[in-house]
Amino acid sequence: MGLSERQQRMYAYISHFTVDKGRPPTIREIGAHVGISSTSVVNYNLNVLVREGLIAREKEVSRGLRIVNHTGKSMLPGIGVVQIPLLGKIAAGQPIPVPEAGIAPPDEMISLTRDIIQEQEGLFALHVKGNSMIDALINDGDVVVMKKQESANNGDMVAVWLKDEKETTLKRIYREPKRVRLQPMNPTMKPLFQNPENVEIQGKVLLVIRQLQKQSAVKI
Amino acid sequence: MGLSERQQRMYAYISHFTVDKGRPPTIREIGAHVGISSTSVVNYNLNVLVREGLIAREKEVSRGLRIVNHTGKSMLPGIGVVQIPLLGKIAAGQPIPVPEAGIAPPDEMISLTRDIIQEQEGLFALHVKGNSMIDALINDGDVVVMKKQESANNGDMVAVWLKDEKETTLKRIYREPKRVRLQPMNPTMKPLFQNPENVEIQGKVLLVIRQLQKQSAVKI
DNA sequence: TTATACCACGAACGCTTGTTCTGTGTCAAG
DNA sequence: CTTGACACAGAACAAGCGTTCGTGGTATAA
Repeated sequence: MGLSERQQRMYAYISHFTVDKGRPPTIREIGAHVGISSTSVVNYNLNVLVREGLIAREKEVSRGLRIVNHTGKSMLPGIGVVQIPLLGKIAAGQPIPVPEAGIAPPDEMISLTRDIIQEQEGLFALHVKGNSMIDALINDGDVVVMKKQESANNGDMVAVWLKDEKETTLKRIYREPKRVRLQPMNPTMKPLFQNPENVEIQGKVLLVIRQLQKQSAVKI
Repeated sequence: MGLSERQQRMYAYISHFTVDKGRPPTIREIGAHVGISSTSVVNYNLNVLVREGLIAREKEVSRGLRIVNHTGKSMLPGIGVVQIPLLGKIAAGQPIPVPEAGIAPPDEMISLTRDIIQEQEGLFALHVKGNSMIDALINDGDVVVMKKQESANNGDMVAVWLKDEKETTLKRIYREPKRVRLQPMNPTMKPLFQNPENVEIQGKVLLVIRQLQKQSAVKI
């Protein structure tokens, strides 16, 4: 079942208006733009758009419209974007910079969509420096997005500070009797066993991003 | 001039609400959340936020709020969001699904910000299936974003189909006299040399995304 | 013809929501 | 002490806004 030309214009207008103004339009605003004098007609066609799965409506709420895709997820660019502070670098030989709860103004923010990162609180991002985390399948230049926390679930990928070794490492963590097993991401590599007193969890790794577009050179 | 704790909570609430619901909150919704019974007090504090340059208001418009940055530009509706079709899986033993220029309706779209991906044309995304690309530092479950192309620059990370081996692999590619060098991402691994006739470039890898949030289990 | 969707118009109702006005209490400057 | 800026509460008004109801025109099928 297709859309009428009028319904298509309504949909386009809702999209543009929402992105442009930062809020959805009202029924009367839609009507004025597509040339409908009656609010009930707009209402009628909006319900058609809902039936087609293009928008969602909230009842009895002003501007209670939103653009959705067929899975019901909010789709409009900009709605599901999270800003994460890029705090600095992470390297094997030094503690990672953790976010000061307060007002440390980050040099840089990185925007990520909700498609990629679900959580929002306590997130920060770090550039990986050096090749020391190859065993975690993490390379020089990668960006890791972490959540600050001092504990973790078994199997979580965490950044730990090994006190004796004075070293940061990224591993999956498993609590075992009297010891902690630090399992490299690379399944071909052997786990590392540590005394629980020696490991200090810095945060949980939620996301690894690798961009491969910094080369120039010749066509082959 | 700083913000009061109440004003900070108002600002945070407006941000979260707008992102979450796709529309800004009303004055009364703000008041209810931060514990202000009077709409005039909310109005008063909103004007403070305007004076501080954190939000912009439109007069006599319902939900006429928006988060702005200090340049006055709307900040939440990030302009730079790219939608990329998630076409399927990539595995060692089979050719990768390439996007039909036409109408192949993608099951799923993935939204990425311009912070992460700069290009826009000819992009598609694939789920990595299996552990065969560990040597490219790519794991089971990762998502790779590729650009469809048949040629590549030296040093590009490409997906190649090895005809004789009937195998897909992700490597950095270098043209050398009479042969092609396929260099694993992992610097500890040896390169692979191939006859140019045997390699068929499927596309260039621009981005690798790894999400690590699919485990449950016990607190340690 | 009648029936039945489908699409449209106008009007009215009532809750929603931004705005404004009056009043109160606090605190530092004069 | 007085003054004025600041922060807040409560109430009332008017416009904004979603909803509903009655009506009518135009197709297509029975």
